[in-house]
Amino acid sequence: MKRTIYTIAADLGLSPGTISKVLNQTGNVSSDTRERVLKYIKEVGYVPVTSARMLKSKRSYTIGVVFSEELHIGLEHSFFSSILQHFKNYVEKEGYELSFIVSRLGKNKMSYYEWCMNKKVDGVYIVVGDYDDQGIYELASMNIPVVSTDIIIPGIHSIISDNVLGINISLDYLFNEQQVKSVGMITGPQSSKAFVERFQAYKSYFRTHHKDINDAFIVEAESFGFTSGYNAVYKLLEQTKTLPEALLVGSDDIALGVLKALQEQKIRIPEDIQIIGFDDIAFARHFTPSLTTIRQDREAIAHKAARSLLTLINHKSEKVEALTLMPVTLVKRDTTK
Amino acid sequence: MKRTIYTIAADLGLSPGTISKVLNQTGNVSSDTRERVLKYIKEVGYVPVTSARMLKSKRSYTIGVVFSEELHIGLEHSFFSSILQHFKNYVEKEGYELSFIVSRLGKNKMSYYEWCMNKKVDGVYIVVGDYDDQGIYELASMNIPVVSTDIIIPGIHSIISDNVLGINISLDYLFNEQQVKSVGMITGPQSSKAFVERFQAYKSYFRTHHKDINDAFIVEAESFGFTSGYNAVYKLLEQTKTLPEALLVGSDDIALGVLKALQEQKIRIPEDIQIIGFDDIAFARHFTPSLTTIRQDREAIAHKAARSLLTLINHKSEKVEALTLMPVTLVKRDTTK
DNA sequence: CTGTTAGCGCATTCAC
DNA sequence: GTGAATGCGCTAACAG
Repeated sequence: MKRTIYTIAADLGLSPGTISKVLNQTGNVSSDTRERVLKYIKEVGYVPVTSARMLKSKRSYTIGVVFSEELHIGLEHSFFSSILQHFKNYVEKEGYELSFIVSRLGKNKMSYYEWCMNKKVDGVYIVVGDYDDQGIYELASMNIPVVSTDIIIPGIHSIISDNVLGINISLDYLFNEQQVKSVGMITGPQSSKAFVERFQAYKSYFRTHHKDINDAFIVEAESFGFTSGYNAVYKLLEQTKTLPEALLVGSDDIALGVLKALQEQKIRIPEDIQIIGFDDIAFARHFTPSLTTIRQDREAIAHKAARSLLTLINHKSEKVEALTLMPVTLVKRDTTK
Repeated sequence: MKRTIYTIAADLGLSPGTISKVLNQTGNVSSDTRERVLKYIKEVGYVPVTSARMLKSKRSYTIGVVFSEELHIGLEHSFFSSILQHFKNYVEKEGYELSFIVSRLGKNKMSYYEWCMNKKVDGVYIVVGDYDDQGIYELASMNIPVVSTDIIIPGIHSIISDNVLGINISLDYLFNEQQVKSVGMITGPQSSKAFVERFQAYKSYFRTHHKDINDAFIVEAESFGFTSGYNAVYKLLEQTKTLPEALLVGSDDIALGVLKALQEQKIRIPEDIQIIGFDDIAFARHFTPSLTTIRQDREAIAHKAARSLLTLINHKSEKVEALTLMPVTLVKRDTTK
């Protein structure tokens, strides 16, 4: 049977308005009737129709998700999927659903902002964004709660791992504990902010510690994946005859490709060269040799993002710090001594 | 500026009903005014508010997605995420959005069916389902279009890879081309239909070809992941002193764990033992040695599922074949000779 | 504390 | 081929 607040109001001898009130925990209802309504609702399994509620209240209990596909990073990308999954779990507990923001739907195109208006999303979560994507800036300038975990945009609260800390930990470990003399770096494409930060941190560490940077020990991978790491090694080999004693790699995905190429060249890890990655993806542990890496706490990032966004949604006025740096840790495995 | 069909009707000196008609391609409108409306709409970037449309029309242009979390298979699982991504791309082109079906949202619980009613989804796509999940059977029995790509439920159109074919191809290759004498199997947990099918196919191949099955060569992995494959090898080693010449593994995730354990035991691949996996996940190619495996065409599966579901949605009466078997292929790499 | 009422923005009869 | 009226199910403001 089809139920509306009218039918259940009739069944209980109440008025629809009262039912609405207990549903929304607004207005005054005697705890007596509230109990009665709640009990009956549970009994018959009534759930309010979302669209009607949205139409009236301007709220949708839905969070729009930007998961950029420009970069060809789809849901397959385990790092971001994992963050999204944790985020989803968290907000669902608070009664929010997720909806992917798309700019083309069938025939009509619309901006992110238009989409948000039409779906009446309560907030937006940018999981993976593209700096060239104008839609994001437009979003940031409108009065709608937004958080991001990948890119930093003025006006948007971002939660990102402390890249500088990660690089510093790695370098300290290599230079001080391992007494390594030289450390090169294979960075990811500098179109991505995270890779830029990590590379900058690497350079400024050398500067601060009065060490010389050997440009021959530095390679920028052409892309994000395994293959680009693999190729980067051959580029490195062209640049220098003698390898550095250790190598920092911009991401685990790339690092695993690096390992493969190194093994192919019969270069022993960690004896001849030590490797430290970044991210701690699932496979980092499984690869042979298992990868020493900087671990990003995906769950902590996702939950922090969720909490911040919900705060913004519920107290629009309240300022949430514009940038939250999440701590990272060094996970020592077999690619370092 | 806020636009509704009323404002644009006023702007054009028409009535809201007319606007609605051209938007929905229903009723009679002179091609002249239709053009005019369409042009103006594009110009000002108007898009109808979803919730209002849903409320009245009973359609949402939304597809509910069941992505079971009971099995702890989240979005991180690359195989299913990949299928979902392809599915998403396809249906978005046709103007549909995705929405995850959840059974608990904040405080209130609801069945899949209730959720579908409230969101007024046009159809449901079961990416990963659990046979113990009663909600799925309820869905199947209701009059709502459903397709699945993981499990087979009476009344639901399923698109799945031809597991039997995959196993037969593998075994033919091993026995005939490689002239192998014995083939063992490490299967996945038999709670999953796909693993059951693959294991059954293995057994019936032996039966049909009058070969004896050596039970000592068979191990059921305890779970879906890398680690369970790793452990399975040690279980196998306990069961038999002499290994089979080849091993079929229920999935690539498990197979990679198998490789790791084998390498650890200094068992040479493919010299001492050949391995064939199933799925062809991204890492199968990257692992050392790269994994020979049965490739499932994820994109083809997703697109077929999308097409079938859209057909069901648009022609509810039309019967779509209840089960579609998708072809698989053997990808030869370094774990076979 | 509870009931009544007026829209929210659109789709769908009907008349015209 | 076009336009006015009605209602989808709910919320919010107000009246009782």
